[in-house]
Amino acid sequence: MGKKPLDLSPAELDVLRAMWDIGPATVRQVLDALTERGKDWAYTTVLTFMTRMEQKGLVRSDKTGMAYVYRATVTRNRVRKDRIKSLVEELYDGAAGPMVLQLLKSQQLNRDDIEALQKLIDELDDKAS
Amino acid sequence: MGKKPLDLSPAELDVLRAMWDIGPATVRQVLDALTERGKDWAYTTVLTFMTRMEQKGLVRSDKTGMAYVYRATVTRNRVRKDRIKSLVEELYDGAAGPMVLQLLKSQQLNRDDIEALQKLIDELDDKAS
DNA sequence: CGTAGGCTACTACATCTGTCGGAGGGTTGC
DNA sequence: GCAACCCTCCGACAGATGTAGTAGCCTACG
Repeated sequence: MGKKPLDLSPAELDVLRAMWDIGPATVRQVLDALTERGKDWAYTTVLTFMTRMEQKGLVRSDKTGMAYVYRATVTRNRVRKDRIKSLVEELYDGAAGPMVLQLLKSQQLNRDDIEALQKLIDELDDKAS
Repeated sequence: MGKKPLDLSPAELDVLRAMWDIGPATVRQVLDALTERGKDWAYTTVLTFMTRMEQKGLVRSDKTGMAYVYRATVTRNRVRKDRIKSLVEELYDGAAGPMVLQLLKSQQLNRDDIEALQKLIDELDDKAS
């Protein structure tokens, strides 16, 4: 069951982030989305990433019209979990508790966050009883 | 006061982790520590990392005896914050709240963790009032 | 002293990553 | 039908990373 850890370079993550937002898209559409986000890449640069990412299985493509349409095969959530997991393992010796505490201290949460959190805590608390 | 983001490769992080545990050490001592942790590196490999890391300012060295003694110049906590920050920015659009929730859900916390958490929440709650 | 063993310096080299440029093939508007 | 585009393929190239080997210098032991 343990999916292998994702192999995602920083630039590839940028591409994925754009794709998660815009959905299935052609290279040009991804490029445009990236350009809007301040990345100043050449068309072929994005194309290269797409190709490499397809080899890695991070995206899938099918040619339905003029151009290939790419879609991400890994979800944002998958990447989130993956990153959190390595962070906890590598820097907190696998102990999530301390990490949560640090997160809470170093980042500012708004009232809603705190409420949601409180609710979740209560649930956890029940279950742990 | 925004320190620049750390430039730390995975292998360099492994080295740092060992160094945080054993404190100031020679290349050989670091190698030994790493070997114990399952890394099967050659002496010169570690030496290379040390040299590169010194250039990057991640460690500092001084020759006090036979061999150079290296010490980390970045703390574990610094790296933790750094990683958390990019994780929140890159995968949660800067919103720490949702990340905390996911962390809580996906990792299992023990009773003590929950208690500490509850306490912190209460404090935050007060402050936010 | 000479030799074995530890230390650093230098060099090397395959990969991976970030960035394209150009060639070659369809499409299309004039 | 041709110039202007868009698309994909292939190749390239520099810099970062992982991983060492080798050579030369010291030193400590026998």
